[in-house]
Amino acid sequence: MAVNIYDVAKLSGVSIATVSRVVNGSTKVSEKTRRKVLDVMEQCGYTPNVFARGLGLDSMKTIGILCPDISDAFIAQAVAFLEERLHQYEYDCILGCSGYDLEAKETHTKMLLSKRIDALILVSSTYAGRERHPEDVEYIKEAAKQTPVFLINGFVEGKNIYCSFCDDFKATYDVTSGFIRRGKKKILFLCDSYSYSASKKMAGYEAALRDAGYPIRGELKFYTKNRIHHVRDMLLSHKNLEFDSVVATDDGLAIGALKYANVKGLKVPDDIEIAGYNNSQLSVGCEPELTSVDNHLEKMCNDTVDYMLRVLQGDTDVPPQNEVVCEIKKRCTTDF
Amino acid sequence: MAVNIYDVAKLSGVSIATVSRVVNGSTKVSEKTRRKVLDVMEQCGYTPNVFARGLGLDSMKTIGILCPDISDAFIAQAVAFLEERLHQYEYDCILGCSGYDLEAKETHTKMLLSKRIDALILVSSTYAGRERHPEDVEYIKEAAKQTPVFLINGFVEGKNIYCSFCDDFKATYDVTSGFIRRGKKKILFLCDSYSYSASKKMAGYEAALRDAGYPIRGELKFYTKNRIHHVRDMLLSHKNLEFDSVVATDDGLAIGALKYANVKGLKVPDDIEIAGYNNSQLSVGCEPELTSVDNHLEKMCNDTVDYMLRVLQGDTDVPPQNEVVCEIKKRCTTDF
DNA sequence: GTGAAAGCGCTAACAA
DNA sequence: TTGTTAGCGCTTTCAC
Repeated sequence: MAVNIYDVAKLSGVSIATVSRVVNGSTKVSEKTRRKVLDVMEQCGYTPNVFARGLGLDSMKTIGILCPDISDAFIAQAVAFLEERLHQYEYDCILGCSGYDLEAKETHTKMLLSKRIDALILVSSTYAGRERHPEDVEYIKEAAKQTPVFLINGFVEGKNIYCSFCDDFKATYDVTSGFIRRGKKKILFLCDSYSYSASKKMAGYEAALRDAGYPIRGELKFYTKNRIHHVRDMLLSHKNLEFDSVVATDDGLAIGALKYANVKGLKVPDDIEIAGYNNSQLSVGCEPELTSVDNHLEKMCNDTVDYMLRVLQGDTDVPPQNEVVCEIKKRCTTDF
Repeated sequence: MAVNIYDVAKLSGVSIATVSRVVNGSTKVSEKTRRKVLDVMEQCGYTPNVFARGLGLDSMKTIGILCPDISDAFIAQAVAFLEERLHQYEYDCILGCSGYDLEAKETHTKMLLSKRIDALILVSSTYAGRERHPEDVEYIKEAAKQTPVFLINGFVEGKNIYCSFCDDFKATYDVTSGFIRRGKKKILFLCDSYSYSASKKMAGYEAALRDAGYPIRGELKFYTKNRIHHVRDMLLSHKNLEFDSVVATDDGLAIGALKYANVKGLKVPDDIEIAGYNNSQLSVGCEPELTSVDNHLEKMCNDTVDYMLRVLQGDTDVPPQNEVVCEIKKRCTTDF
């Protein structure tokens, strides 16, 4: 069996209290004793038992990260940023992938909480639930009673809940307004969920139309699965559908529209202009490369970790909301 | 503070041992007592303290997953498969992202081990180290003394180490042979690492050339960073380089070559044929869509979890190596 | 500056 | 079927 604190104490000729002090960097240890203990620890490769320590401190320096699907490029990128930062501060990450259904979100959250995580980070606006459906986020408020909860790219109001999100409304408003300015008349809106962020994007799209005196036409708003070929085929199947530009809430959807344009023989951006979202490799892997909204995910993630550290240190002045600005990466437009 | 086993025992009018039995589903409890205890637990929202349990059992049902970079599509997909399966068996995942440098791999591994994980899963062939550099994998063998180690898409020989990988040699051999059969003369090889799997891919490429009586030309083998524009620019910068087909070890590299072809005005696949690897969304998002090797990642992951469960149950007959066959997804070739 | 000892909440061996 | 009790390895208070 592994060597424990008693072994080290015995070999060093001190008590376990002193060993504990050395391990935890207490100043109340003479330099000589500290050296001796450190030596012994080195010698026998002592590693403190995290379970025992957890029992005493009620913490294992572990953060729960819950996401719907880690194979999603945007989410994976977020988790990468989070893990890097958390690791710097010696926190470990327990990762859960819940999918998009409420029940699974709830059970995953429970499972993470049962591990006595120090904080819970929810990645993706899907956790913000649907508008006017408070029951969608009940489990989050419940979780927040036990541990601070941090939401990335979403907003839930509540005690001990902290949210970082980006200005999706403005980004989509700007993209849509750009289309209008360039003379586009029939602007398609493509989205793949009814999440908090999708709502903001749609609101931005509609506001731009409204401000330009355009009608908001329901048949130009599509909800569809985020799979390239699926989007293409869905668009092709609507024979009478006409549009001269596309505002997509994800690059995958935009690529689907691009595929549609290819099949129809439409030139991008002259015949049809397409904008994506999330600024992923996909928007750069196609031809022509697509304009895409960069929502500064890294900043959202870093801010979140910073806030988390402050909350865990007892700081009571941490802002419950944090908005990051988006940036439109222009790659393909008729504008000059 | 939270309610503990003593509270439940008191409220139920039984001993903590009985409560423990109920919690752990022991059969040696009368139906009446069990009901009573369950009721009380429900009533006061009792959750066993995992740290205390961990201390006693020396396990928290937690699996360490280490990967170089979760924002890599292939790796993220692997982690998604792993997490799903592990969650089914009520294991939690601690995720670490180590990057590609040896030292960081070592410290990350140590950190995971210090959490007393039940098993360690290494995702990516980068952990298999370089050929003829046993020091690259010393820390893995060391880790395997403490906990079973599972490697995905790589191979390391050693006690308590179990590896799943795919037949990269054959896949690349077949892709290359296809090019040769279709009359390609100058086949470029593009890779982004010196990993175990990259070696196998290069070996397959070279074997195909050799078997066809072609020379193996060093100037046709490129090691480059896996960024689309970087690959394109790198290829463009080699003014005198000539090639009529590309074998890439990742879709990102293949897309880079595709961008190069676009700039040069070369038609794909007629003027130049390009094959990618990993069958990602990238290979489908471009135009034309690229042929790509599907290495059946899901099977590798599922097999790994199955083996892990068996090892943890004390099964001594678990195969130390597991090879999965690859499949070439033909999307773009002059072949008929 | 150091040590003794009381928990932390649970599991499991042993008694009853 | 149920209860008693001795750990599991560490942190921390209180003496010295």
